[in-house]
Amino acid sequence: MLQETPASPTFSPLYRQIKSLILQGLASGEWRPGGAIPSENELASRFGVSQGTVRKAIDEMAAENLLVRRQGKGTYVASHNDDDPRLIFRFLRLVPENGTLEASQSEPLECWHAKAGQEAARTLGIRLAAPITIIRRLLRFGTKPVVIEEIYLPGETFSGLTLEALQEYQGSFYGLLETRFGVRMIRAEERLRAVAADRSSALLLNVAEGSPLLSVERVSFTYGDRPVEWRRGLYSTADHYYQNDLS
Amino acid sequence: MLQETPASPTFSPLYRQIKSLILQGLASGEWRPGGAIPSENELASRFGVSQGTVRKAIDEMAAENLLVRRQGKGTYVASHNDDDPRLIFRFLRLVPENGTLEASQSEPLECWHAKAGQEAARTLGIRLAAPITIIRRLLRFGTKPVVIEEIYLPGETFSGLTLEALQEYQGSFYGLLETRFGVRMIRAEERLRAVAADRSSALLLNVAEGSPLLSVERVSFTYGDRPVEWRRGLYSTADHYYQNDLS
DNA sequence: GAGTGGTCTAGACCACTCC
DNA sequence: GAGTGGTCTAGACCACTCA
Repeated sequence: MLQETPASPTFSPLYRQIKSLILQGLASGEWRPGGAIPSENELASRFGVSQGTVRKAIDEMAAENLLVRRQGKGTYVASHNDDDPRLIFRFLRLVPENGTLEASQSEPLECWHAKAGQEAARTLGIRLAAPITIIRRLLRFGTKPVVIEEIYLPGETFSGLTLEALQEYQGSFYGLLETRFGVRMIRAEERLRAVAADRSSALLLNVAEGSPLLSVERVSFTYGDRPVEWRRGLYSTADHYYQNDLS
Repeated sequence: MLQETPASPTFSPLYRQIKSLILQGLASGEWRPGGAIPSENELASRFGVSQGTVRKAIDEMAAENLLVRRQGKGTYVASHNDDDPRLIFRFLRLVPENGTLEASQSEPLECWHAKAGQEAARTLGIRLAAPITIIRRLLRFGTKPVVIEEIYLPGETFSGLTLEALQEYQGSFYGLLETRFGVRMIRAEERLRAVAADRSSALLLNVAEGSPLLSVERVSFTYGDRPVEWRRGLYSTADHYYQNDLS
């Protein structure tokens, strides 16, 4: 069942094979975000390996924020609906200059459906003119508008998403995608540039036209490195900054 | 020798105590960047624990990029003079728009000595008016000037640093600080903002005055979370972008 | 062949959670 | 008390490096 020949070109150690089996369970939806996976002992006997081997597989997945261990309780599938304060700012790196740690509020402006252009199709790995859903929204810290962004989603994966659903959902955007569509974002790549504010963005962000804004372009991936979100944002960095830790 | 009482307020597991002992060896300079530390077996018998416990300590430190394991050879202190391609871009996240992966070249412009003002003193954790060294330099990708930055260093830690030394050294700036002063940067915090180019920066970067630039402010830390570098840079993001991975 | 890190196992005991 | 993850040990064998 499990491959056992070392030195073969596709060889990987047992615990990595276990890891990829667990990953399959996550990707297939067998275990849902926020739910528990079987105990280490059960997985060990199910896969016919020792508990230590399962443990090493889970160790790596916990380090990658795919699983969360809770001593005495079990191991859980990580979720954007958890309110672990360390993980909430993982995907929003904007911090107020005067550290009053106000929570950010999302204000969805529009949500419409369209056909993928070249750039969207290439980025999301879908075919040209495939259906996509586009969302425009504004983020505020307190009352100040700070971020304006457009979010592009593949329509087939997220069909039926409406402005009302966005406005009603209590919790983060990624939390909504998880509970409503069973798609969990596990990783993202961002590209940052400095750009000049165009007229409409300047109006929304309450800054002068032409003033410098931080452009943040993001591609997010779900299990199996499948791209499922493309996002372009403009951040006003007069009273906030983008924080990044290099390590 | 090693503390053994669980449930005591300062309790930490054995492998963490081993980890902090190894950390002491790194911080004290007992084992230098690029050099090998003792083998797992030797550390185990030296500290009176099993090899597995040492292994777990080293595992964590390797994950934090403090140590590098080399199968069959030994475990080495990570160094900025290694030319591991994965680690070179760890502290310079700027990527050319058209992925031609040109190496960046540093051109030191000035290096002078001064007294710490309020902000520098607070950031670097030194007293007001303590000696500091300030470096101005320009980074080019190919022939294009892309980054202009000022680097503030505590003078007592890095005394005797000159413009000539900067110009002569083959290798990265952090590599120089390591070999010349034995100080290794292990972590940094960056704050990004969009700003308008002032006259002198615009000239150096060959952009129009007032055009948007990416402002990157960095504080770097050595062992024990001691801040030892403060850096302010302006990045031209017309042909390059700042890449960040969220995970 | 000796020495190093890498994998895998089996078993013991501890700490935490929940019933 | 039963079940879970967390720590620690001891030993076996493998893969890699270097002399």
